[in-house]
Amino acid sequence: MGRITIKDVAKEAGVSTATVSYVMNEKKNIPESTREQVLAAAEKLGYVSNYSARSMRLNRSNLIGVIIPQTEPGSQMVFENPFYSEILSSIEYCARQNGYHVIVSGTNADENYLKLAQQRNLDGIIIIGMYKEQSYTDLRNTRIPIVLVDSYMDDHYFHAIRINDRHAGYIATRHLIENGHRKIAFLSGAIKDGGVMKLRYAGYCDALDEFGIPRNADYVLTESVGFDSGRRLARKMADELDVTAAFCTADIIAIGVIKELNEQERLIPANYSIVGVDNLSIARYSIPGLTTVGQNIYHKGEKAVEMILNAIADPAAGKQEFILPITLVERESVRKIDLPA
Amino acid sequence: MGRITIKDVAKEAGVSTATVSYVMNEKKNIPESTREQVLAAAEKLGYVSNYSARSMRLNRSNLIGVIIPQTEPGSQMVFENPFYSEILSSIEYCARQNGYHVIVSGTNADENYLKLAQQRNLDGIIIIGMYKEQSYTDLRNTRIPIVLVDSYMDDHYFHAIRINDRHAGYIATRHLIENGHRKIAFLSGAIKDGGVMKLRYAGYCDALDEFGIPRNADYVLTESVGFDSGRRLARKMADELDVTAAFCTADIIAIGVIKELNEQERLIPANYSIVGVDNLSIARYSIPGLTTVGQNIYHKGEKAVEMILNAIADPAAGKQEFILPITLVERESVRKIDLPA
DNA sequence: CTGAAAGCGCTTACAG
DNA sequence: CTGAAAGCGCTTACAG
Repeated sequence: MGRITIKDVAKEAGVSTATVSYVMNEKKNIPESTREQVLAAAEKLGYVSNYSARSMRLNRSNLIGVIIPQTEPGSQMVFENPFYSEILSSIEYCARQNGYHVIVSGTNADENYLKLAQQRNLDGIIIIGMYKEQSYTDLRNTRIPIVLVDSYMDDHYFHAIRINDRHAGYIATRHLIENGHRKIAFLSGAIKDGGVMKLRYAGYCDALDEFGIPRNADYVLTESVGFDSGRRLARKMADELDVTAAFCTADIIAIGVIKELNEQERLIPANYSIVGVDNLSIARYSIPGLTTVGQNIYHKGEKAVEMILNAIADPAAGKQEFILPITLVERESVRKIDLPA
Repeated sequence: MGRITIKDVAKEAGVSTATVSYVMNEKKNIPESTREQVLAAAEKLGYVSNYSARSMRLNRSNLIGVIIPQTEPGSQMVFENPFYSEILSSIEYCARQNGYHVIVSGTNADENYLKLAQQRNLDGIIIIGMYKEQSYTDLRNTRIPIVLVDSYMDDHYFHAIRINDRHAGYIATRHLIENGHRKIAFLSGAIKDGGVMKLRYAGYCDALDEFGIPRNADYVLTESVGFDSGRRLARKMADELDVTAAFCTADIIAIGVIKELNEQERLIPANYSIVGVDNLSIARYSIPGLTTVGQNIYHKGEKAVEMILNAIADPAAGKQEFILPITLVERESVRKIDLPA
């Protein structure tokens, strides 16, 4: 049988391939009668356009690349943090609604990805998370529009969408303080310059300062972002620290913390109050339900797609930046305690 | 600047484009000296091959489509069950290791997908879950190799990978029985002909029968597969049934059940023992840890890729089928109770 | 309004 | 061993 091409349709409709192409792309003023003939022929033959050919001709692939950090290189753990699958789901859906398809990749945004981007002639790239500096400069050189999600790469070339991470740290910590807590641990992934965690830490400090609570360096514990890190962090907190609450900078950490404390028969929120960030589904599944600083992940993905589409449509337009609103989602992991006299 | 093509490399190396192509594809006996010249030129210019052109010429895209069921049409809830993100992660990784890229789609496997498959000239498709009959016949007509994951579509054309679902139901239920339970609820997604749930139900019956425990139709409660379904199922079970244990046919249901029971202050495993199926990450996160029938999801994705690659390499070869081993993963959600006298 | 033709970047059968 | 050339399926400037 072989593929049905524009040529077959042209023959069937008794017109030239040019006319078929015009009809398919709704170009020019093709009279209704011709139009209908072509459409009927296409329908009859089951014609579907070949994107490879189209892509080659137009130098545009209708393909968006999405990069998700690979926790452990060479491992399958791409989606250990459910945040990634939630946002990917939303990106895929919104892209499809706009006639784009999505190529996901768990690669680091390294030389390899550069290759993929060029091989596939990607129209745009959405990068989730932070990578090494070098990756960005390489990618920038491709001139492909790029939207950064949750990154503080400070380069005018990249469009960016994120939350106000400092504020997230602030409202989480303030919530704990308002519930009477004074000794609050900060459990986090690594605090890196220009990283999200550093800002959440700044917000944590803001809240402490505002209420005149002295900072205590011992209360700041860092690891990577993950469930098992959360468990280790909790162990350390329980063993070494004299705190009544913990602000965890990611829900997945908080979930690990809750699990570990539970195994040590320390109750949440009776013994420790916990607040997370992200409002993942697991925050709702958790027992007790996890109080967390919520962002609308669906909206985040949607907005990322909108931005990349804008950038593709008008590459010369300026940098787009969007700060997603956040709100505290109260569940059951925080207890009100008596204020110390 | 524009794209660097094979032409540019040819000029730089002082050879024809044919020679460049031969070198790139490791064809023919190109003498080492020529080979090095070409490679040096390609390196110098930063040449990357254009897959659109390649694809058109070879009628092969190096693209694998992955279809994941969309829970609610038109919604973002593609990945509500973390099973999907876990297997996708593994598929993407293995495909990439073999020089393929992955286009994910949350579409139903419908006419729309047919279009995508043809537009993109997909080399193979991996379909996860069950869809309406019609979808399969359409897709089969494309002659694109297809691997079905967790489907009992009984058609010689499709390759298939799954677990022994009946056995899964059996070992989960037997585990409960061996721990002294006699009144065991069956909490599940819809039981459909040819569906996974029907077989898990058969396995549940097998275990009951083997131990001479009468079946009780009232103990069989069905809903869809999801967290909130799990909650509703648990409510119904607690209100209407006199059971000591529940076999949940998916971890995500079990997690909902545990959450709901906990809110009703019924303890797991003190009041109810629970077993799930899948061994998702959340089974480990859960409090108490969820005892479940585990499958190696990473391995499942890896095998699916291996099968699709075989099928692409040799489309004439026969149907491949693979049954993934399963094991009971014991955690803390099952209590041993005294056998009734 | 419509068609012939060039060209996007590749690969490969063929000729030398 | 190497190159000229055809052709994969499209789109579009150009001519009529």
